[in-house]
Amino acid sequence: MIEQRKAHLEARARVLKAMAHPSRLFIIEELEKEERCVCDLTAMIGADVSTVSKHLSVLKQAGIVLDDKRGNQVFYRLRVPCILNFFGCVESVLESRAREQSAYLKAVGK
Amino acid sequence: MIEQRKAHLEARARVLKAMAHPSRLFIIEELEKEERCVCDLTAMIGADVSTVSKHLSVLKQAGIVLDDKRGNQVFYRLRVPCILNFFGCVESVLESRAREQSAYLKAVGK
DNA sequence: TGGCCATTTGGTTAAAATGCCAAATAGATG
DNA sequence: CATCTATTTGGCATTTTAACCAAATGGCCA
Repeated sequence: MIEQRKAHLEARARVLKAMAHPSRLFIIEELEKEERCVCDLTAMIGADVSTVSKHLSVLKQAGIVLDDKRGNQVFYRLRVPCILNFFGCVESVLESRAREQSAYLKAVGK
Repeated sequence: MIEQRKAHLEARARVLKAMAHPSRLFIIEELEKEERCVCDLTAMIGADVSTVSKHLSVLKQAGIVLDDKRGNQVFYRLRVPCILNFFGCVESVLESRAREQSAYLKAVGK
């Protein structure tokens, strides 16, 4: 594999890896609507604050979100606005599998 | 977090996680062009066959690829054809960071 | 300043991912 | 049938992730 291509694939993989967690996807979806402080997100997710803070740190590290400290709160927002669109294909994968499974169930008469 | 939404986020996360590895992204890109046997992919990636086989198994498990045994070879192809399109946003994230970093370098006179 | 609030960081533990080797499996072929 | 090739599976060592608790940090306000 060519070195430059490898580097590019690694960069992409890092972004995907950062997104590949239910809580982090939740955060991304919420930030699509509006910016949020850590406390809001923590309440919505229902995990320890430190856990949520670390998820946010992963997203920030990957360049997916930006943070903005105001008073004693920190507000997060998406760096790039296209994430919803981004999921078209993930959904296609899920739907494709769902269709196949329901066809199977039908075939075995369930 | 609502139970149904949680399940949906978990399903999405599983797909993303399956994609979030350089070798698996490489496989996806190659399969976009044409189907490939394990031996081809192994040669291109340059890892142990068993390693590549396990990567393929991850992608299959996630519903991203399909396999087809012909003779003593197994050919893999994408289950869903939209992956290239899927990367528009990942690229946006990468470009956004790149722009920011180069602006920084410029600012400090490098 | 002292204390409160929001957030981050460090530490620990458990679980999952990665990669290789070796062995098992399945098909093709002499 | 013996054997070769392609692929998968099992086992193992190492690394990475994830979650919580506890402690540290930073800003606000009495």
